[in-house]
Amino acid sequence: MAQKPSIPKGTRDFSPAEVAKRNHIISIVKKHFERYGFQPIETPSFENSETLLGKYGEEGDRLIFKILNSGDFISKVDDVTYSSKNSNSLTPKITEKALRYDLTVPFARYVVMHQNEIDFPFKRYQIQPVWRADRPQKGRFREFYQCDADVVGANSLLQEVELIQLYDAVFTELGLEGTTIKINNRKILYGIAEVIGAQNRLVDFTVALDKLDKIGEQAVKAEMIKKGISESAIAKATPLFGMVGTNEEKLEILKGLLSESELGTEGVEEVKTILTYVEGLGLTSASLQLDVTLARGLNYYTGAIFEVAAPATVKMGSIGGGGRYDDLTGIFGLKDVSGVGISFGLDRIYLVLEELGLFPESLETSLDILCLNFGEKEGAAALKLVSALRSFGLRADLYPSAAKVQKQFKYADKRKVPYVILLGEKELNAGQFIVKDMTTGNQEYYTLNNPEEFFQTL
RNA sequence: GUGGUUGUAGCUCAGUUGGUUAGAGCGCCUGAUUGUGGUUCAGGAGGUCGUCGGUUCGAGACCGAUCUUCCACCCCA
Repeated sequence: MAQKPSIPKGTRDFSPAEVAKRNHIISIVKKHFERYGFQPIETPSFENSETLLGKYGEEGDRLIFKILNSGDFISKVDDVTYSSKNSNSLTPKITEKALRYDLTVPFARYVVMHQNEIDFPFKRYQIQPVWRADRPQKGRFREFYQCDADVVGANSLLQEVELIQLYDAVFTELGLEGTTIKINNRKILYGIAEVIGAQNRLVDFTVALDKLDKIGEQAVKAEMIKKGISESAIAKATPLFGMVGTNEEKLEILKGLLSESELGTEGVEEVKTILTYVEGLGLTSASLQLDVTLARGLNYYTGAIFEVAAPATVKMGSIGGGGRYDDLTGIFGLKDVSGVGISFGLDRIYLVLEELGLFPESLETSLDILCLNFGEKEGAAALKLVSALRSFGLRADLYPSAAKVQKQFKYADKRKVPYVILLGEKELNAGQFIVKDMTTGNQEYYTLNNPEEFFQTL
């Protein structure tokens, strides 16, 4: 090797052990998605630029990976644009495709394109990588997996209730105790902005409010002033900052505060309904918490907003999020289709489970039985034995060459194989094979004609 | 995108004010042990010190650029 190879910033290789752990999470997520009636779809890793651009705000556009056109693309650019050296005007002329930034927008595109084939309400799930040209940090990558479940064509708040249950079911089976599902409603945020007279600064207001638990009341107020929100408006919003207590108590405060806002009152009612349902059904490992400061950046949410926080002992950003969007397909020309969905952050959940030691030990075993190789004749017999074991559903393998027994044992040890089979000349002549239990060191004889006898002992 | 931080063997890290041949632990390979792993003992391999350039008689160390890591913003899974 002339020079050491490398991979791009924010990307990762996954070893067999890491893939096993990732698959463990994926299989549980998938199982519960299907249990709740979701069907899988997949979409291309790249879309036409116009499908993605403008859907995530200005910041989002900057983070979208653009794909250079094929062929002699630069000669097709007019001289004025070319010599302007302006990226913003040049980029659209030399890139027509872009890597997907999330799974929700491609899904909306999918729904619109296939609206005549889809049976509504449509519940789909999707587990695929997405790409963002972000600066990497812990738990932040430029290529990462999202696991999304969305329902479109169903307005009922029961969907929100089910999605909360789904979160709880997945985290429970992963063994992750103490997650907090935070819930809020865009209508409440709008109502607050309306009541305090800052509806034209809704986004700035919510983005600042979202930082409350991170930077504190004073800093949030300072940011609001900087964004042009009046002091009198902020003063009216002050009750929000110190809002503590149970979900019911918070709802009462909000109800009073938003009594003059029709939309705000609607939002309060929606949250109340969802909370009541969930309370009736109960959650196993997660707790549901109303959090008025929860804003989430994505602008397309119109109703409920969710975010899942890892257990407080782990320092990690949100491990999931979602919400209701009433008009996502509208941007692609299909009006009046309401959607609601949630997303699991696979890579972050992985880091949390790793930190808490919650991956099952059984994932370390990638092979149940290794049969040692003692030579040509013995190997042939061993191959037959291995085939029989495989037919029982065991993960069995024959060491490929008649290397030193010591070396073969060492290999078995490294691979954490629980059983090793010895089938040498002696055993072959006696029609037997030896099974060594690698944890206890015990060895047992079995007959070659009846490998099932060994299988029954497992 | 802004500001900072990091990079020495496969891994975790030492390396003094710039000065001979860059070290340790773990791991790896070989042997003790030609049919028994995890323990032990002996020996061995492996580094153009992230990369490129500069300062200097001399650079792992100083300077610049670049890539990478992590962190705080921005934003977000």
